[in-house]
Amino acid sequence: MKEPQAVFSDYLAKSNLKMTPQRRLILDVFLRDDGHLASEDLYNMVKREDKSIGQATVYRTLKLLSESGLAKEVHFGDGVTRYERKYGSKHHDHIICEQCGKTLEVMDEEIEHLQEKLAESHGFVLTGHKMYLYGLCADCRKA
Amino acid sequence: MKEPQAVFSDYLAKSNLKMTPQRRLILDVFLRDDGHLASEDLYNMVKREDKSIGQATVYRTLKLLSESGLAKEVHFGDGVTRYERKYGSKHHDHIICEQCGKTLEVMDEEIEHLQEKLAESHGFVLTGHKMYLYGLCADCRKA
DNA sequence: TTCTGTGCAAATGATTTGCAGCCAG
DNA sequence: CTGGCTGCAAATCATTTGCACAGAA
Repeated sequence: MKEPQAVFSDYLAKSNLKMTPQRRLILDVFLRDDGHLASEDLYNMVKREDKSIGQATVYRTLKLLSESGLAKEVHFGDGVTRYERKYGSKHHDHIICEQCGKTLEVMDEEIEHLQEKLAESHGFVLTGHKMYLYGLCADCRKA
Repeated sequence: MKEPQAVFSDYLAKSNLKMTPQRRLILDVFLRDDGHLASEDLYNMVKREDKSIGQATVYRTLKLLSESGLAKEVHFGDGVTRYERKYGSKHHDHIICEQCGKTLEVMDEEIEHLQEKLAESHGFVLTGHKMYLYGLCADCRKA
């Protein structure tokens, strides 16, 4: 798999943006951590290695990391946006039309994340899951 | 099932809080709506029937409705907290320990809600679902 | 050189809180 | 009566934005 740094560089180039020491540092520090970091957490960590960095830069860079696919926004319920590392996953679940049997592959990062939290709250460490959604597709509802 | 108004009264009494015309009105207007209301939305709706109501009161009352079990907080990704009606549902899913086979019944309102959103985003109307979480329970991880 | 990036501080937007008077129990 | 409410405005908190200068490409 391509290096995260390369992914980021590519994304920046593709978007006519520039690689800077600040962005490089923020990415490195971000990658070092597992779990979910609030922008401010990351800001504090980064500041240890570069006193001059600005809080706004961390906010701006996290948004870029999200867009580049390297980070994923996570929203708990406090007003704080957190970010976690995102890997090139190909996992998906299914939604099935009860009428015509049509099946779609679907995937929702937030559900995945909440499943983990749910398991956690019951003392489990989640290793996998199956989820099937049943419903009526647009076509069958028209008919 | 007990009337929502009664549920709220009971909750207030139990918590040494008082029923007031404002709270009654906010609850009534809230119950009238399906979907997810931001505090400000509800504030605007309520204000039509009581010009003198304060925004803070709506915030405070929505929190109480949440605590009383009548409303459920919903967090999308914009910085706004929304609320939806909550019903006494008995539906649940399962989490299974891959090691010892122990099974727990679990339930997460937010997952349920997101499943609906996910189905919706694919043009489906959700009629049901099955979800199985697999993991390791606390005991088996210790062993 | 030419934009884009950065730090800073001010601005925003949602939600909370302090306060003085009001009112349900 | 009395302690919980209410509306209002000021205060918070996370995040965004304007700006002048700095530095990648």
